[in-house]
Amino acid sequence: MATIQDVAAHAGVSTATVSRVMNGAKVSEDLAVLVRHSASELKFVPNRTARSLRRQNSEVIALIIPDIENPFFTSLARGVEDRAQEAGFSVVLCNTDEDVVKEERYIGVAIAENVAGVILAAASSRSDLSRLVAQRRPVVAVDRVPHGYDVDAVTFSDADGGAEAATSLFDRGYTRVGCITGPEDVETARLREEGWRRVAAERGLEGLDELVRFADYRVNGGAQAMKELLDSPEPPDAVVVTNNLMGIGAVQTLLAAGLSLQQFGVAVFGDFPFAPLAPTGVSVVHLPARQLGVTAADLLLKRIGGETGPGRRVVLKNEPFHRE
Amino acid sequence: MATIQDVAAHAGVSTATVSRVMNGAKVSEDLAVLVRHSASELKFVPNRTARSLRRQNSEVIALIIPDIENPFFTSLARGVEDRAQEAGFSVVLCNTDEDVVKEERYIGVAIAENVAGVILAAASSRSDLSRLVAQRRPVVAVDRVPHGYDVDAVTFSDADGGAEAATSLFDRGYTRVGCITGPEDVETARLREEGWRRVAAERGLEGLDELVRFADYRVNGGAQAMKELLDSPEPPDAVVVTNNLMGIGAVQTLLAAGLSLQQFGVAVFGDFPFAPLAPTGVSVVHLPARQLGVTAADLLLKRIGGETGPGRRVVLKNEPFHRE
DNA sequence: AGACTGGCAGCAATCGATTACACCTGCAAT
DNA sequence: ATTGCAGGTGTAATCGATTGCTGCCAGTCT
Repeated sequence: MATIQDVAAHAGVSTATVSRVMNGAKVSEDLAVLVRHSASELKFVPNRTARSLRRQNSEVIALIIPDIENPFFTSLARGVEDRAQEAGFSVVLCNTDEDVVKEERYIGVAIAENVAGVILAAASSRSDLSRLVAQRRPVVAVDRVPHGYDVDAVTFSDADGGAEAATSLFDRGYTRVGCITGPEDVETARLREEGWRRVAAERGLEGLDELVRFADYRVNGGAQAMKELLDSPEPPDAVVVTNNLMGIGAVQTLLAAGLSLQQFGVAVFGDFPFAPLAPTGVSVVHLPARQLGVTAADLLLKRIGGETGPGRRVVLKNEPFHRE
Repeated sequence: MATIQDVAAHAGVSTATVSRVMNGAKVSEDLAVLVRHSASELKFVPNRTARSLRRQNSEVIALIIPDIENPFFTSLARGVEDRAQEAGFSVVLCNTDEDVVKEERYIGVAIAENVAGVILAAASSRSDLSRLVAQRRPVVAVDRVPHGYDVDAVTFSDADGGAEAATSLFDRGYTRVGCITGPEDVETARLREEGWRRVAAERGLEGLDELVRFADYRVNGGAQAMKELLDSPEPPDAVVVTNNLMGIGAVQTLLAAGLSLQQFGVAVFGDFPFAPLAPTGVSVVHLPARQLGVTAADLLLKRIGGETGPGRRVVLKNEPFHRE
């Protein structure tokens, strides 16, 4: 592999000059031409490791997400990637599997690799950002925001979404609306449930705790929770499900139990993946995941560009609608 | 950020000793204890950039895939990641968007970043691996293998799969079986179509070219191709679709046209994502994507470990079945 | 003519960890 | 007592690119 030394020797100049040519600093045009010629002659590719060591940064953004198999997060990733790409950054995707330990490890890797910044969809509201913050490394929290840190964040209006989802079900005539939500220590799960709870209470529903199930944001968890609700003494006649995968599980259970989506109402957060094949008759709180990624990348790039100041929080509105 | 110098000073030893402790070389136990204590005291994390520069390698594997929003590739990624994780490697995911230019760029990044190895699902059979090969950097091709390079490869038995898919449709009683396949320069697309073509010819079908459509391996492409086939002078009564996303598009078009999956037979490569909601009555050639990833990672890790020799080719069998 | 300025190029330090080599100590063999 | 050896530690070179500082030269000003 050709190094900057080789190029310098080949062109008969110093390494400093080569470096300046490669980085657009002031160099007389004739030398620049000479250097560029030598560089392409030798197929010179600057070694990023060396550059990163010297400059104490890199052109890589780490994107840490809890579940790479959830289309919500892959859309998010696309958004981040597209924006980062435009700005000349590469994106490293890390999958934590909703596991705080893996997350911790990936944060360590990000630091040790000197990434330019981190976009994190936290595995838990107690995720530990202290090392990143202590390093003053740009961080943007997305979707879920760990407590106690002053970092930029982009989220949805989760509580409102939960309320709207519940409202849409009541308005469609269901009277006993339950809720299947995610792990108790995940912020989106808590907030969305809170929204549902508020509306359910307003509508005079009692014994709300009997109507809630906490699951794991995955298909099987949703299916299981739905089973439990159906088998409970006073089962609901409709349910708010706080993420897409659990929604699939819940619908699966319902259909398997011989219920139609008219008999039993379902409102779900996040689009069903591959909508063309999705069942009809489900209320969907549309979450613009890609937009979330784009926004987060914008924020992060600004910070990387040197912007300072306290953490900003952007809340994206989610739009509920009823799919026919 | 604490460096090895800080730790050395704090422990009253040389940096060499600290390095040796961190890397398990020979150091007396008492000094080792001292060093470990200082290291944790100062929260020392070895800088991977510096290590990588010095050692001329890193603990990162690059996984380059054409479409991060295709569940097939995210499963693959999971397989790679799980295995890499076990071996202490991190996985960097790069999305080429089926674009040879983006792919080229990511290969450049991989080289410049000194990754330990690359797993590549090529955007095209003409993808350029020469830089990787010239560097003697470990490479494993998955799913799709660019022509003309002697590298390890893991693929499916695509032609056989195509034949089996076609056979299953004929055996179910359909007589005019068409094919919707991917871009002409993608190997899997060509081979699967070839398998279909062989069987279709055996069954006495003529004018096969009228029954084939080349699309882009995406949902809309599949839908469009299906429309074209339905509108053709002599439309087929069944179709082999060579990837999962196009399968969704095709089914969508069929249902929209008022056809049932009994009237019009469909066989598809790769599982419908989120099977619980998938339509029934489709023949599926099951592709063990995760297994593909695990196998590729194994091969790559062996190469990284120093194994030499000519490229090996592993062909995973795919199992067709009919979903009821 | 002499002083000064600005533009450009090169030298060498630097980033942080690894490691070849030198060196030291203590102990055993001669 | 001297030599040899082994195990452990330190010194300093090294990886490749970036960049602060210095120096040179030509052109301008007085």
